[in-house]
Amino acid sequence: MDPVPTRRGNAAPTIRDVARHAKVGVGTVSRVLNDSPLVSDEARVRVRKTIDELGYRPSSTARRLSLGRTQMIGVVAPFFTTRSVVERLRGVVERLRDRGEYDVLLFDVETLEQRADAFEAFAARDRVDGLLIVSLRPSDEEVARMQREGLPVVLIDVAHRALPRVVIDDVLGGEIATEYLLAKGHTRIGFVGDAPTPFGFASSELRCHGMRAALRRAGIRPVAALQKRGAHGREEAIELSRRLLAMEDPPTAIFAASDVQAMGVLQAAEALGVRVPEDLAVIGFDDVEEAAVLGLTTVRQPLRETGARGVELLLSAIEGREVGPVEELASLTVIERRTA
Amino acid sequence: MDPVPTRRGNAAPTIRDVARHAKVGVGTVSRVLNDSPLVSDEARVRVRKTIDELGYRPSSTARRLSLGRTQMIGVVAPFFTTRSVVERLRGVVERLRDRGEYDVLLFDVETLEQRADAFEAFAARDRVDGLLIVSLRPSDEEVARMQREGLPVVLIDVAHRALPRVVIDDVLGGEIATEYLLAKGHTRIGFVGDAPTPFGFASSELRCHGMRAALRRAGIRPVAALQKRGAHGREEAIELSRRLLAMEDPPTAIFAASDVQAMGVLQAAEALGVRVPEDLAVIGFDDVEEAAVLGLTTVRQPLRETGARGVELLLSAIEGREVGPVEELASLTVIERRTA
DNA sequence: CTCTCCTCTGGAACCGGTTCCATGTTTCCA
DNA sequence: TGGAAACATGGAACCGGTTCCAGAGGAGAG
Repeated sequence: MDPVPTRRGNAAPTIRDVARHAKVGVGTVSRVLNDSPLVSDEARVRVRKTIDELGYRPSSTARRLSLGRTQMIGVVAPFFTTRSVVERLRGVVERLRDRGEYDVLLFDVETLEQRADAFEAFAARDRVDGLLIVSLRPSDEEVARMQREGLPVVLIDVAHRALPRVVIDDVLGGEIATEYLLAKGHTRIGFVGDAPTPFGFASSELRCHGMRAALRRAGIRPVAALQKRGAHGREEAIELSRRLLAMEDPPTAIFAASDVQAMGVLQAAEALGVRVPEDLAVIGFDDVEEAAVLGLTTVRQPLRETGARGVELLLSAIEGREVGPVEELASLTVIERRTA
Repeated sequence: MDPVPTRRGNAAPTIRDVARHAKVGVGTVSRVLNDSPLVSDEARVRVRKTIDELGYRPSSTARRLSLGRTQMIGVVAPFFTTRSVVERLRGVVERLRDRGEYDVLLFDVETLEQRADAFEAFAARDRVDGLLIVSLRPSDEEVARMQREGLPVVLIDVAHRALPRVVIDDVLGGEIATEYLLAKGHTRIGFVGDAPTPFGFASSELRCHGMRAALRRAGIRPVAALQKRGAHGREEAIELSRRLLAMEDPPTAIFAASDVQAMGVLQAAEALGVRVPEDLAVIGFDDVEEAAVLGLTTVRQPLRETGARGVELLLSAIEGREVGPVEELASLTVIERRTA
């Protein structure tokens, strides 16, 4: 018989197989795997050799169970509803890769039901070491539960007073856009934004609020009829814009709550033969990549950076450094291009 | 003393804690958790109640270790280099959500080094139950290794003879685009595509090959000088287009290997005052969402569907249904808009 | 009344790592 | 030469599930 009993069948080798073949204890193999200095060179070499020979790969699941950490962070977001979310995700992924160590578990949320599922699933204590929530506001109850379970959570593009978050001042953003248009001499300014959704995205409404504030400050009374809201998306924005442009006394400028919607405005203008910027000035929000192609004037928010910053806050929390429910504000600037 | 010893400290309750409190064995608790019929109603109720009282959540890591499955699939892709990848990912995520059960572990690859890391990481037997590789060609060695480790793999938008894959016929795509332009009367047709990269993306070159074939078939000799290649991206495409348009005898039509590059062509044309489509016809490839906004004529490939289909093949492979190294071809059609 | 058969149950063994403890071996100094 | 300190090592116990096996109890058949 073989003095070193071979593994039965062709199951993947385990740390014990390695130990047996290398004639050392499992502890030594584990120490070699983890680069512990407490191993003689001789043993280290023998173990390494055996690992290669057997084609051994440690089981990350077993490691996770033993360590009590998953080395994964969850990202919950409505990925495909908004272009800007993809850009934020990019910041998240890049920063996380720089740090090494953590993998990204993706949870896309497009419906209310999925939303509940996602939070439910992640609340499960040990699936991820931390959670990044983008553009979705968790309920007080959900927050309480995550805190009870000791799950570190950071929000991006959405606020909750009990959680650390990276956001922008949407009201200010609306003001900035409006002031830009006012400075260009416009006084009749339309708005195309999101209708309220059960998700409670609030950005669009806050931006509109900022617009109204800026108008009032300039002595102009906001006109409700000039403010149109619909589902988020280019197609819907086209329709809303058509209605604005078909008015008896149409606006000379439109502030769109997002670049995607601004694209809809541009498309509607083109379809109706309205020249931009001569007959209609258009300003968007976000500065996604296509904005440059289209020459869209827009309010830039640093999407990628907010993703990256969210990761940093989350890793701090995971690694035990205290992170209170701080709010970080990202900066906003108007990028002037050809549409306004 | 308490007849039922309480857990020490405030560690999360385990299945044994539940068993103790409910005065049943761990086996019964496990059976309740997994909806086994082999449990009396009385025991089931008692266990459920205890679970609620203790706020017990099963550890998915422990479950994974015990089951030998991770219930996760890995997706390796160069996410942010190409708009089309995001759209494919969308198909992947949506289909996977329909099926429930599996989570998505994301691996973004933007550099060669990351590429090696990603395959290395995933080759680790137990991290994921299956792997979806998008737009990245694994080497023979990498493929051999994954097969040795028994990891199911499906490719999307890239081919390898040993693996199941969902692709398009890029040569045919090039032919279709070219024939469309030929039918419009163009004979001097330029090309803007990707320079060869160490990743070995081959689509662009194959599409160019299709173009040349179509030209020859129409009795036109392809002109190398009209075929420009550069890094993938809008900016680079602008530069390439500038050079094409600055030629003594510029092309009257340009076929861009992707919509992103077609956008660059449009931008260059606008900058140089070249009218589209009067002076220059432009056709792209992919039909990403922005193509509609820009009115870009393009060759549509069903991006989302290929992602979804890839998931189906992968799940079949994971669940043990034999999936040979089949090749599935997605359909291609020209979407006529305003640029050609 | 006994013998099956079926339902339900408890708990040990297992999945594959990490860690800690007890023990052995060297080294070095008094 | 004795003994402490430092290093190296093997292996049991542990992480928290699942599963299998043996056995208890009850119902039904002969």
